[in-house]
Amino acid sequence: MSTRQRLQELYDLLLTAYGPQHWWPGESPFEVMVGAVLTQNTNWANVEKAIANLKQAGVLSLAALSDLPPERLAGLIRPAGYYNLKAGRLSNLLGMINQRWDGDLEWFFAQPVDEIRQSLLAVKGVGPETADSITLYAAHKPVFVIDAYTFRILGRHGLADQDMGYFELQEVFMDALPPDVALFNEFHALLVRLGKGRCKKTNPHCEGCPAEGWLPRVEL
DNA sequence: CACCAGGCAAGTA
DNA sequence: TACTTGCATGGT
Repeated sequence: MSTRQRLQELYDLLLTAYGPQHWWPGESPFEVMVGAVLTQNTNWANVEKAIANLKQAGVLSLAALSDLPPERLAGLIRPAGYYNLKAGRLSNLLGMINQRWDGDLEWFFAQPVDEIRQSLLAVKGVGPETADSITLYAAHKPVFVIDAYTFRILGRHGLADQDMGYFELQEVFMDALPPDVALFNEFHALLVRLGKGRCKKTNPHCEGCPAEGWLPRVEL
């Protein structure tokens, strides 16, 4: 069976089992972009608290956030953890958009997909996953987002090697699937949903799952 | 109590 | 190049 067919089956199984995940939660592209930085190695529930703080303070806009003193920003995003680090990373990101795109997020997101990704990747504190998350979920361009769950799940299902890097695994998806924003959106969200799950006896897709605490295995 | 969560960059050998 | 470590809060 081809990789394309196996990925398609995995996607269909996950969609049937879990249903649409409605990613990314966020009321605007800007909010999604900020959330992408705040959620680095951090539970989403904590990110929501930080975003609520920013909304409460009335600073959840590119201009307002750019003008915020670093200590103030750090204080507001404190619940998201690594707050000093992330305040700097947000500042770097907003600085790039202000300098290169005159603070015009719509203009930036209207650029070709590779321009967006490369501009984001050049920002210190924005790595491959954050850059691609912003490109897909905020700019709505077709790039497949890879994360730790994706490595583990595809490795477990024999679709990825141990020594595969981010961009190699990304190629597996993008060579096999049509560049469809809605598909990439849903697929990544479903992989995260699967990855969050732990083996329960009641999980109908959990076959060959040796014990509690193991990642569920979807049989293809 | 330990462990994890939608990473990334800098330091070390 | 290939590991290791710092960053930090809040839920289970």
